[in-house]
Amino acid sequence: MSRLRGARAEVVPESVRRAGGVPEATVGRLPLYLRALTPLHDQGITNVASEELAALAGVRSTQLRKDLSHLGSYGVRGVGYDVDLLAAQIAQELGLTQEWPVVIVGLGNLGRALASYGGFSGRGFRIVALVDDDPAVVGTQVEGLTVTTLADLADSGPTVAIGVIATPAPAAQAVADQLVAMGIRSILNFAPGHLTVPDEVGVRSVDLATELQILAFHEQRRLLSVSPEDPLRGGRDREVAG
Amino acid sequence: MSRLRGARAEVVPESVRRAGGVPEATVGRLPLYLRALTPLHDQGITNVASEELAALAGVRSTQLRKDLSHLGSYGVRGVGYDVDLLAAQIAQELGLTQEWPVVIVGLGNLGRALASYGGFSGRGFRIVALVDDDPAVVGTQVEGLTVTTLADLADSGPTVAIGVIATPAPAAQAVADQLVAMGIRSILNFAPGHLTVPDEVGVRSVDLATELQILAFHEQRRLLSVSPEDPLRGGRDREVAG
DNA sequence: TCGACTTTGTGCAAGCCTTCACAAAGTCAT
DNA sequence: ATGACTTTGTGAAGGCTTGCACAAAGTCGA
Ligand SMILES: NC(=O)c1ccc[n+]([C@@H]2O[C@H](COP(=O)([O-])OP(=O)(O)OC[C@H]3O[C@@H](n4cnc5c(N)ncnc54)[C@H](O)[C@@H]3O)[C@@H](O)[C@H]2O)c1
Ligand SMILES: NC(=O)c1ccc[n+]([C@@H]2O[C@H](COP(=O)([O-])OP(=O)(O)OC[C@H]3O[C@@H](n4cnc5c(N)ncnc54)[C@H](O)[C@@H]3O)[C@@H](O)[C@H]2O)c1
Repeated sequence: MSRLRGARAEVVPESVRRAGGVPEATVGRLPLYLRALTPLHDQGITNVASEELAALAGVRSTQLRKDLSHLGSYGVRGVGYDVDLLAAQIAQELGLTQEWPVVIVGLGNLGRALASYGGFSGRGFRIVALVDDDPAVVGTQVEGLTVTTLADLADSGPTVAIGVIATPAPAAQAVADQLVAMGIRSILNFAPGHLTVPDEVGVRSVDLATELQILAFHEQRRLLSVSPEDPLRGGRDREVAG
Repeated sequence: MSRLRGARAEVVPESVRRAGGVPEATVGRLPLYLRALTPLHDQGITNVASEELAALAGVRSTQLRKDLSHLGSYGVRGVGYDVDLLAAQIAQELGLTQEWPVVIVGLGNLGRALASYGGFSGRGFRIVALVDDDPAVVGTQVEGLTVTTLADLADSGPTVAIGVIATPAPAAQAVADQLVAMGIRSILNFAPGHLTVPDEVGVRSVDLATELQILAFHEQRRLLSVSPEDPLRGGRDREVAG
């Protein structure tokens, strides 16, 4: 019902430049909706209203509807959305109709946790290779996979679409360069620091310290406006007003 | 599940936006600048221009200058920014002049990796407590700390400012409720799913699957070879951000 | 001291994103 | 079949964020 967006000679000047007509902000929320739909499906619930789904996803219902409107009209007025249909539509939009092969580079504390994490399969991803450069680790078995080197992966390993970097920060850029060189164009980086990659490569970085520091900023703001003298006071002896 | 609640929960409550005159978008980038400044300091570099620092942080120089202008004028025209002074100013803005005590709840694969992660100290945070509810884990020593229960922490543990949730998803909401009940108002959640908390509590969620799915979206777009009239919005080396 | 050069800080404009308000389109009881 | 009710889909408004252009303010060499 709104697929003609690009054809309409209306005012819509540059907004058509969005990938597939879906705003980036919306793309970032589609996974949340999909995540909220799964338990509904598992409970056998077949229909859900935007108000309820929005609450489950942690957004406002108007935003949910606006987001979904970019995918097309899959809701029924007066009723809501078919859970399975909507999940399928979002999955298709996100490209989850296939399983994306993933490689984890760096099998230290974090890399091993990621490797043993069950949240990949069933969500559109499968770990097909594990890489490290420590001779003591290469060749060992982890979660049913034999750890290899990046060179081996490039040379004789399985095709990989997404690379996850879990090496120390100083090695991250070099690893990214090698992943790009072997054709990988999507990278999820857990090492702190900015990765420089060609334009056509997508990078998302998750930095624990960054997240904590953002929390700290708000925590400080909150505390400064209440008890400027003793910031860390107010543990167990204070009831949080609400 | 207590998904019916008076208080709404936002990742960053709308009411907190632009706290202290600093836009939320800027707050999210300050940690990146701080992260980029650290290696400069370690190399003994005392001065840096916005152009250079922006490149290290992965943003545009105009954006960097605009962001810093919200903190005040700490640069010198024609010269640049004093590395140490700027780092100190950002650290102060983020509330990192003190060490924030952190508790990790859930000592499975991820929780243990986090506990053994050295990136906390020196960045403004210190792990002061480890919590699990598995009797086989409670009482054991991990990284020099004795694992306790949430009840023990609330009852006789150290004061904690920030809670990190690394439990399975089904337990996350209950854990969050208990953390909030004991006065914690900043939560970093690694379990997939939305947490409902009172308005005055700050929550940031990191979901591996969400990150991968956003990457998958762009990967698919790339492979579908771009819509006819949409010549790949390339441009700069941007992180696929949301 | 002066002039050329460099780089910061910022008003302004444009673009995105979110929220509002409401017509459209369906269900349901009678 | 009808009217009351529910809920979606969307134009428009408002707010936030980004990027541009340029004045301001400093350094440096002569
Ligand atoms: N541990 C955590 O909880 C945690 C949390 C957030 C971020 N991080 C970040 O994730 C990264 C990994 O953390 P960690 O605690 O697992 O570190 P770690 O030192 O335990 O493991 C790093 C692994 O990477 C391997 N490695 C090093 N250079 C490599 C290279 N060039 N190619 C392939 N493998 C290489 C090492 O052999 C090692 O096995 C770090 O950048 C860290 O800052 C870790
Ligand atoms: N492992 C990963 O790499 C990874 C990556 C991303 C996200 N996650 C998420 O992080 C969470 C933890 O993952 P994991 O692999 O470490 O799981 P895990 O099962 O290995 O560990 C979970 C731990 O939490 C403890 N726990 C359960 N309920 C608890 C409660 N009510 N109070 C205190 N402790 C409790 C369990 O005893 C266990 O030790 C999950 O939600 C997972 O989806 C994990």
